[in-house]
Amino acid sequence: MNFSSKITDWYKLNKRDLPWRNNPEPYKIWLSEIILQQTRVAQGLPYYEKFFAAYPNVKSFANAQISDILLLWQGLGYYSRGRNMHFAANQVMTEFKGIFPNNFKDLKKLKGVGEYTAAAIASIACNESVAVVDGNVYRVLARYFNEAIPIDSTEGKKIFSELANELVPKINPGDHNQGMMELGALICTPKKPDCINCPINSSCQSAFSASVELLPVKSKKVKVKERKFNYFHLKFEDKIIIHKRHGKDIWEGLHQFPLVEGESQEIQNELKKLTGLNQEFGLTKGITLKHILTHQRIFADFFTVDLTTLKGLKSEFIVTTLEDLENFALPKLMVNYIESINKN
DNA sequence: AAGACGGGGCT
DNA sequence: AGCCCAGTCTT
Repeated sequence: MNFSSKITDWYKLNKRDLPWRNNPEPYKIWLSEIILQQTRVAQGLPYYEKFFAAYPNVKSFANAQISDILLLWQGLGYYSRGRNMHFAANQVMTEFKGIFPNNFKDLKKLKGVGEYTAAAIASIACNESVAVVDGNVYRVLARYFNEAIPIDSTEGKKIFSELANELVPKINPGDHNQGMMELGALICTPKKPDCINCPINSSCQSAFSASVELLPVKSKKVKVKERKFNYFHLKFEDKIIIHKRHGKDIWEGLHQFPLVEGESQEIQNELKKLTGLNQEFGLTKGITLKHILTHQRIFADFFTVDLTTLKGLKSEFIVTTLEDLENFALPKLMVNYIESINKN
């Protein structure tokens, strides 16, 4: 039996029952694949359910407000995915007359759809014979061929893409691709792979060996930046103040308390300058939260302030209430703070 | 080619 | 603490 048959047969017997796997169509696969980028199935699954219920087709997604999309996306991370999906849905409506693209070449024109996602949609929903190469596939191939070239190098990406495309069959490419990924997720795991139950262990170059956990090889190390945030929980009667983040930084489009970044000695003045409020603030130091991101470690001090007036408040700030915050997309750090004060 | 972009789970 | 996850875009 050839490689692809082993993968596909194993997949049919062992695949997980996931909602986008019955009646695959481009829109559903697109939605699931974007959500699952750099995201485990267990984490992404409830988001897929929420989004598919709210937006059952590309037209409803295109007509949605970006604020509502980000609100649904809250807590999933990499929020540019949600913004790009909104843009892409409108591309489908205008550039493709409302019909979701059904081939690799056109799919790649959509914002947020790269090599991997275009191949996934094309093969799973459109039966096009093109290989997906995600983190799972890198791992399966690196081990199967005992290939130690770094997967995050330009040459490595090329090598693994060529290997993957030599293996993908003309018939049922979607089952083959999903089988490769499912194998990586369930059997050929990063730690302690289950070689004994692997359908391709007889021809795998590193099965059962000490080298298997050393593959695949990555060359780059992530650099972690430390940041200090001073957040101000401003209170006026039952009102609080937030604003929307923008610019090239984390959490673009999400809302937060007024923020002064850095180890400021002049917090009072910084806060006046930031908000336009001109009064003496009675600052009370509240809790400190540490928030870990892939590239950043954020130490956030939260201060509470009782305001005597909102006079002078700059227009970019939104006056709302703690209860009404559920209608704004918030970074997890803000959510963690709200949870912590509600407990006490 | 390198850096930026979240959050969660597992070791 | 470190690594990884159905990656893509920007610089």
